[in-house]
Amino acid sequence: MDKLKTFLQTLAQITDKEFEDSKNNFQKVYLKKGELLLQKGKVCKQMSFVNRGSLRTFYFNNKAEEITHCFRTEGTFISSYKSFILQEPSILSIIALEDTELVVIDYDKVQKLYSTSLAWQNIGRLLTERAYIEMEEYASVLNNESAKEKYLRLLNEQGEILQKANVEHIATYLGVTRRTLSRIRQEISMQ
Amino acid sequence: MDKLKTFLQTLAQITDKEFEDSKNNFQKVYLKKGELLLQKGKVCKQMSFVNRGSLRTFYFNNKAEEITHCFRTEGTFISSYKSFILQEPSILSIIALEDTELVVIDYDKVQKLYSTSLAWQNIGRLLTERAYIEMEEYASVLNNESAKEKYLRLLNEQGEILQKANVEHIATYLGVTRRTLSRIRQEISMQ
DNA sequence: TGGGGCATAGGACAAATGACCTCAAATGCT
DNA sequence: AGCATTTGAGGTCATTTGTCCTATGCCCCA
Repeated sequence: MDKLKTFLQTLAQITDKEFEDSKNNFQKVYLKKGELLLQKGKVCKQMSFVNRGSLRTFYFNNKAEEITHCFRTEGTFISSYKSFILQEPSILSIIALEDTELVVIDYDKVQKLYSTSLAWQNIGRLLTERAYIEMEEYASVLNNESAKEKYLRLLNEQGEILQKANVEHIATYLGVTRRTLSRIRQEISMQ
Repeated sequence: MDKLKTFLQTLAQITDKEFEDSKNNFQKVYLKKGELLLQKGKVCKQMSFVNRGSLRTFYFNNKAEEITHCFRTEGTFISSYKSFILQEPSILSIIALEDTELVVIDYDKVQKLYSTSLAWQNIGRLLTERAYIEMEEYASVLNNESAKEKYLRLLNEQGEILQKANVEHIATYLGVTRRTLSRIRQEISMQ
């Protein structure tokens, strides 16, 4: 739980005591590579902090193609955010890219913390704000950058993902085809 | 203020009294067509509810091209969210597409409401959650849909904007060039 | 009312990307 | 180890989109 505590204390003013008092709301979950944390169609009832490992969220677009929505690594929160927020069936599935250790809290317990603690309400808002900013940046990248620029950005910002995810995952995350990604990689290797 | 009250009460549990008590934190602002609500480089110190009219946010990408980031119409909140959240200089500028009437609250007053009222803290989180979901959908559209599909979606979801914004605004919002937008419109008119 | 300035439509060609495919290498499974 | 299956690289051609440019219409104002 230490990583989580450090993460939260960097994010907001939460005392050791406040954290210890709410600690029993969290539980550890272990996933093997390829295991699903959430299956599409189910309501996302959990918010998870990645202690170790990495995950990928994906969905199927209206052409029934599997699209990678995001990658998550150590020290970040993951959930099917929209489903979690609205408590409606999830479009996204979440899968472990490797053996992964999570610290998980249930929706009901989050709501309980929100309603009883200003500190946790604050954390909830700050986490949402962060998620928003990240998504805004992602949209801006999708809107402005060429396939090559997007690839180089991913390499730079989440380079370790390139070792863990396959070409299909990366291509759909960047919004290009495998063929285009292959061309980009060739171009880069020739420089 | 009535529209704002209705909007907030649809969003969260806030009593008439709670609203009345915090009403003096809001002020009305009027913009003429073409006037800036926020200029890039300045910290966004306000969150605004659009009572009447419409606005456009834009930024300059790394090729110094002006890119439309979003359109806002009556009954929604607008701000340079990232700048507002982090209280750092804004990348975005906000401009009125037509004569516009806003109900505005300052950052400091928002923070005061957050720290003293669970109801407002709740509203803050819910608004952020909504903004997140909208941004996630925008990213998904940018990643998955063809130029034509994106145009038809805009037409369907914010059709009134097509009358108020010019071709350049719409094209950069959709992430295509004017030429492509022109082709799309031709295609549609021929069907 | 006539001309400057601006916005939009669209022609022509170039560049980027997608669709479809094959082959070789890597991986997993028994 | 040996076989089946998956994965990634890249060839080829089609399609989409971008770049650059011109023509036309519209608006505003002197």
